[in-house]
Amino acid sequence: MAEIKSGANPLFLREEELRQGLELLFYAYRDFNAEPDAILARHKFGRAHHRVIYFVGRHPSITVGRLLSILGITKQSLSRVLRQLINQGLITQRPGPTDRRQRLLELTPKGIEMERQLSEKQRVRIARAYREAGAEAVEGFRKVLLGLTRQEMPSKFQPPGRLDR
Amino acid sequence: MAEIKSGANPLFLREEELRQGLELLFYAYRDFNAEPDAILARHKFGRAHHRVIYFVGRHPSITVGRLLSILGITKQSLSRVLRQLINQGLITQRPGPTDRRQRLLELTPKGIEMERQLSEKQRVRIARAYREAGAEAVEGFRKVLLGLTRQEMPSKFQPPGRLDR
DNA sequence: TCATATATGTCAACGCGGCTGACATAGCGT
DNA sequence: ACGCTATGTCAGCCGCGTTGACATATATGA
Repeated sequence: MAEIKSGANPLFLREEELRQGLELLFYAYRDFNAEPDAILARHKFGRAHHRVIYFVGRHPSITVGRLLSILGITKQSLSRVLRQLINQGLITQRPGPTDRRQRLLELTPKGIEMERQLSEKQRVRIARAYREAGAEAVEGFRKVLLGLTRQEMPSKFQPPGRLDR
Repeated sequence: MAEIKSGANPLFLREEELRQGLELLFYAYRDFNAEPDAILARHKFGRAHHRVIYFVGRHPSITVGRLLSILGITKQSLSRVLRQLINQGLITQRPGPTDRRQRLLELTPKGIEMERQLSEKQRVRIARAYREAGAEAVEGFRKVLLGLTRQEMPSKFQPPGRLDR
């Protein structure tokens, strides 16, 4: 009888293992965003703003269309938060040099500062987790996450353009 | 000059590494929920329903209060989705045997079937990622996620917020 | 040059799922 | 009998997704 738990039923163990992964991801993601959320709330922003700030900081001069495809939301949704960020002076737009229909997005100094504050919390958290787990574990972490991420969705291979649905 | 990229500036590399982790987590979490989301949508449910179904399945006879504390949301929020799940016949309640104020939650057969459908997608996905990455990588994955998760911040007061997105 | 396609923006309406606050009820324990 | 607890409910607010329709400037190809 003890075998059922101890190994005679590998399917059961496997199931448990998978569920653990599931829950780990759930809790980690949640805790991981708790600190930035608190900062954002003080500025009357939400996670949507955080993501925009992050990716604009990550890819300076990004176009609106490219940002949309990264975020995977509609232009109407983006428009709302983007407008607020621009009004608050965190992001600026300028016409694309070759294609003047484009609006290239940039963080202002104020935006850069905000980005730093927000991601600092997360960087510290990740850094600690990395340090505690060790280099090898980090490699595994990345491998598994990558495996969870990229794959299939045959129709998902859109050329960078035509981002609206 | 090449040193700047190749290692003379370990802070830069570290920063990159951390950002990668950040983004990996973001994309993995998103893609990881895409398939269940599609199923849920067909039943007019959302992620909140998924989480309730999942945790009731995971902890049969769970009390409402315990579920609330796991989910980290208010009773009013839970109430809405729980009511729907009960009305749709996926979850049943019964009074606690010793404390009759409690409502113990259970998945119905229909609820179990739904749980299976939903988590199957994610289990398959995790299983594939695990298999491709190897046992050692899985160990690292878990270690790092755990490090990201349980870790208190000085003020211990984290505003409960949205779990998704 | 003119027609069409693209990049972006905007208005309006809706849905989900968080939140707070107030109040209700049943049952537990002293 | 009383207060505390477990749970439920009503009402309203907000962030941030969605769809659909339409507007404008610019690019581009026939």
